[in-house]
Amino acid sequence: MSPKRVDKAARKQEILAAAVRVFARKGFAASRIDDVAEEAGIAKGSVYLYFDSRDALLEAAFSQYTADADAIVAQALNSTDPPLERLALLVRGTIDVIAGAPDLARTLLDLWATDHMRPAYKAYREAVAELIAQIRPGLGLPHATVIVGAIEGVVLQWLVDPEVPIADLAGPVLEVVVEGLRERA
Amino acid sequence: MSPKRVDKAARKQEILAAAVRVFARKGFAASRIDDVAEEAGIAKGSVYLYFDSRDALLEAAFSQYTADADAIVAQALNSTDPPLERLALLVRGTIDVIAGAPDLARTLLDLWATDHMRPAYKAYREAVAELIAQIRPGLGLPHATVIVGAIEGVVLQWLVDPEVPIADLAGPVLEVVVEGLRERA
Amino acid sequence: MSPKRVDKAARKQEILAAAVRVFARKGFAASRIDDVAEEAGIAKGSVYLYFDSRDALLEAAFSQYTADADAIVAQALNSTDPPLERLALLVRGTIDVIAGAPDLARTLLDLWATDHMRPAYKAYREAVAELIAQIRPGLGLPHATVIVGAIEGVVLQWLVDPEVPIADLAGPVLEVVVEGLRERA
Amino acid sequence: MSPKRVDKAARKQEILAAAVRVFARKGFAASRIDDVAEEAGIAKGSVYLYFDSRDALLEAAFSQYTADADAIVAQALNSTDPPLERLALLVRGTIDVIAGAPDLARTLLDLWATDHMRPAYKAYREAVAELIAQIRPGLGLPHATVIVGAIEGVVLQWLVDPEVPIADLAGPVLEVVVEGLRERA
DNA sequence: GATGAATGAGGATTCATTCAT
DNA sequence: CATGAATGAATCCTCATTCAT
Repeated sequence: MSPKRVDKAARKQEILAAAVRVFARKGFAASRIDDVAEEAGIAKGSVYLYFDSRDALLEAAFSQYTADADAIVAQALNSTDPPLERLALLVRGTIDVIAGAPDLARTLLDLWATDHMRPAYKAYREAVAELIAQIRPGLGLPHATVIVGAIEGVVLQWLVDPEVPIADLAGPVLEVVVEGLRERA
Repeated sequence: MSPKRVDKAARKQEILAAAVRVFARKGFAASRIDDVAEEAGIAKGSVYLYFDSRDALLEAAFSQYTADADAIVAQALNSTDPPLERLALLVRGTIDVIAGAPDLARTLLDLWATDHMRPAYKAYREAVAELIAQIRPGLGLPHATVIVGAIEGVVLQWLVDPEVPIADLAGPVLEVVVEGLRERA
Repeated sequence: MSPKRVDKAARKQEILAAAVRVFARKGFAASRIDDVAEEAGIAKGSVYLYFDSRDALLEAAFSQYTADADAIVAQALNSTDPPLERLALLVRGTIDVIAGAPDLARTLLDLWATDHMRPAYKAYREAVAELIAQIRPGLGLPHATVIVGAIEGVVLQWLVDPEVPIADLAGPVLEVVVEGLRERA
Repeated sequence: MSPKRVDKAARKQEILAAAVRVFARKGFAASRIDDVAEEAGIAKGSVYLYFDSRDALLEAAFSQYTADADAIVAQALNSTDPPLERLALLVRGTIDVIAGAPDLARTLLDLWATDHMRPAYKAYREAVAELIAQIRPGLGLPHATVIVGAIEGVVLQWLVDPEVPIADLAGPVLEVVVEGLRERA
């Protein structure tokens, strides 16, 4: 009858955060429910009070990631700043978000192996294509793919090698990309 | 002395190729030794006559991949062409190799989650840094990271979404990158 | 001293009734404490305030069943009616009780798999044997087993297939059995 | 390359027989795959080389049981003997088969709780109804249900209490049933 | 060499029971 | 009394690896 002390949603977040830490450390394939439970400081069975299955945990981690990423794209897309400004916003935003949540970013390695990112990247490319078309006619999806590639490729290298200074790379990405797209004489 | 029906090395290659096809289809985590054996048309136990373990198969797939990739880097690095030429060679070569072996490329998704690519990408970046330093002083590792990122990021998008026209993207990558690095007024 | 809102014993009965409904629906093996609690409209933990364990619930359901059944046998046994009359009473009584409590009857399927019915059936047979010995010398336990079998076998068929019209079968059972035991010329 | 020594089908039968023994001893619900494996003298995992799941094992046991039972019914049904003769055949056949395979019979307790016996008993009743209709007009499904009930009810009692002399009860069943169906003056 | 049956450790999931609130 | 979150033992099933033939 007494109101339960634990906030279900909060506890679910705790477990998810623990799971993300574990996934970041060992990758999803090597992560055991036991590991997640231990990281969260609870019993194995308790994980199942909040998530239906091991896969559901990965799904949730993915959702969290893509929600963040989508927000960045939406923000840049909906801004009224000039195109180059918005491109910069997109690049910096994406890299900042990723660099700011390294554990979550690490799940990207598993996320890429699923179908989850396909629509996200597609939307990402299309948004960028729309942006750069305003910079110079003739720019479109191919160049958008290169830009998205530069961003994600830099992230990829950082995931592969933590010594890559991800936080410092938004600038160089923009330099190359902005110059690369500049109106030719 | 009469050679056995099959050549050991050739049989090993067949199995590895079969494994790569399976890995490409389902990812390494979901690939069973049984699947590989069936794909290779041999019995499960026979796989162990050629590979010590399931992981050894992945290792071998990785080695095959990195050997190809290293050759490209080495070739571009050792060429006597002018720097921009060599950069173009690097970009086109990498993309061509990857696009030409989609199954092998798909193992990249698993390869990235290991430590295997760390030294490869490091060497790659350094080679590119050396190249671009010859194009314009002031260009170095950060910009090299962006260039490698653009290449690998384009590949990544293709792995995530096969509709991305990887084969057509060497051009756009070069356009952006070459312009992006051009001497500023 | 003021009686609590609910009467302990009444609440226990409610839970038991809920349990019997659940057992009837899914069988004991597939019935979860959660199911029983939900059916009873209480929390899972509360079941344990009234029953020591899951098995205790089954025990209680069994006791309820056998109590009813025993009463029938005792009644027929203690009656002063002529033997054939009492036999009819037994047959009709048993079938009526069972047909009147289908959910409880369904627990028979689980009850049979335990040792609980052994003494009950033994007593049942012996009572019937005593009855029929008064009808005709030479009749005894074997024929009693057949009679009990006919009754329980009809019930069994109804449990297996609800379309079997259990309520209409006391008559046919008696016809066969009474004729079957009749004094031969 | 050498032909395997083990006969897959034979091994499957061994495991099934072991499973049936275990089921007979503890009932299906309480039977573990480990128990079956141990009874069969093999490793747990090996059970899965021959049966897809624990349930498949029960299915197989059921099939074996119903196949035997169906054969009896078919035999009695297809015989050209006079009706009473065929009824006797049915009763004796059923009881002999069951008494001859006590372990398998014990699975009846679990079988009844499934839907598997519904069509079998229905067919059984209809076959008997057809038979007895030839004995005396007016006899039909209700009396057939009683007869099948007597047979199965006798078996039930034996399953509940092994001291019930099942093998000796075909006679009494027939006596009661045959007399019970006799033409009335 | 080749086979594929056998093994058994490993890990996901379930659920009866407990107990702090 | 009632609750329902937490527990962790129990058990199914998978599959890499071994090895007798």
